[in-house]
Amino acid sequence: MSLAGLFPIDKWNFKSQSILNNLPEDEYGYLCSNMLEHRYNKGEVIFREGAVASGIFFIKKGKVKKYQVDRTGSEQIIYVANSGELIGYHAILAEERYPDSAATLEDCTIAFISKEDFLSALEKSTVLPRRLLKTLSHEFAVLINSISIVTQRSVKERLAITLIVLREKFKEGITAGGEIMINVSRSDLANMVGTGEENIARFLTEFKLSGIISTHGRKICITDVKKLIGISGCGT
Amino acid sequence: MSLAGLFPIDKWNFKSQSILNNLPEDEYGYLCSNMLEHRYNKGEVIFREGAVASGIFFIKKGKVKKYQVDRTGSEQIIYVANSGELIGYHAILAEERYPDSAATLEDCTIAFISKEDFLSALEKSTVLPRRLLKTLSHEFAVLINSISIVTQRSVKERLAITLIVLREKFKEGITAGGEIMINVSRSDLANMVGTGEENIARFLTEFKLSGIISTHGRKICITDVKKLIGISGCGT
DNA sequence: TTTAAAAATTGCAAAAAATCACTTTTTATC
DNA sequence: GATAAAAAGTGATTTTTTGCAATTTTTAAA
Repeated sequence: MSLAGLFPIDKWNFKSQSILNNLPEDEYGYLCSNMLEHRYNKGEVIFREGAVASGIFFIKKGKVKKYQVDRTGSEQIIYVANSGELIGYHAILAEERYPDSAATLEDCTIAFISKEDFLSALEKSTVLPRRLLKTLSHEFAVLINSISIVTQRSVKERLAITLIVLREKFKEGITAGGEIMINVSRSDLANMVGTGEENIARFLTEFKLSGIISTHGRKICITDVKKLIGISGCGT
Repeated sequence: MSLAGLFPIDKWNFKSQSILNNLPEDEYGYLCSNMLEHRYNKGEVIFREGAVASGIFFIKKGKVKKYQVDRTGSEQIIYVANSGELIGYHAILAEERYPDSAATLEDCTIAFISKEDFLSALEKSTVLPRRLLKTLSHEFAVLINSISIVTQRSVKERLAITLIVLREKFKEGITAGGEIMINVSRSDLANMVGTGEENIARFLTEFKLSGIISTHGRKICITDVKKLIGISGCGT
């Protein structure tokens, strides 16, 4: 079941932004030779909001949540980055500290590129600046969309949207016809939607009774995407 | 009364981003010679969300709101751009349609630069790409902050934050010691905070009774910034 | 200055969301 | 498989926010 034509895909960062993909051979090689690969366990923090930015991270395997922590200690998850994506570069380019924190949602393999190597690659490259400008501008549009959603839509609608987006993130690597399982904790889900765990549980129960989703332990499977799009209020 | 040290200024686009300021002489000249200046009355739409992006706009005089319109027709104002700022370039760089609409908040003078001229300047320039990357990355951090605020803070806190930010936007051109008057309609204010006009009126009355603001017709003057920072919950 | 239209304010009722306390289910470990 | 700990789910209550209707104030035009 494809979302094309049913849901405004462009407004969401569904697909990994391929900043490093198909770079000229030598530029890609230069970056690769300066990468420091590291394995992270589920739940490990990659960098923290407010820390001096030491470099950027390339997610080779796994999913990463980007979030901010508020006064009360609760998280607001802004984005879920998938394998193939680059994170942490905003801080380097803005010459500021990391604006958000990043932590793994599952076991990950992540490569580190130091600030110096990244900036040096940027300077040498013929395509990297233009590609970063494009990606950043697209991310800007996605964030604007998120702000509108969060102010103008109910918790139920936001949960529906979040599930639709997450389904795409968890699609990767599934064989055709296989069930897509969304595997995030209720707490993370609540922090993506911007509400409490209790509300999430309540609405998930409602969705389950309406035959829109099924749960298998903690995992969620969307069985009726069209109905969920209807609830989301984003249908096109 | 300065906010430095009292309020996390870095997280908000307080100052006009000076993308075009202090460009190398020839590059600035090239852009200027290709600018088409136009006067807009208060309330005029500059471009609409979803329109094919024809170029970028340089605000020479006045303030501009950037917003999205939802299903019900209500606006969500994402950002208030001040004179000196450039708008509309995200769409060009992302190679997409305008992600939001722009309309003037007061009488404005705005110069248009066509897509072709902007991209051509970008290609020729030595500093423009790097400067745009910096600005975009900073804007990204600001938007992330906005999302956290909007999900984790009450309407009252958000109104307080909005007033503090607007005060800085309206500071420009005020002689030292002069009163800073925030001059936006209750409707626009509601659309910035993400609530209804009625709530705005209610909390403004409360602020007035607490001696935090005074109103002069439609205009708002903040008389006790420190108290307002306290209410905002953003105090540092 | 007068006056009509638009904008802002206020009170009240309804709806949505958050919070707390408690139960049940799931997960991870032995 | 048993078991303890963690996570998820449920119900009741309170708080926040919304939405409507009516009134007052402000603005802009004659």
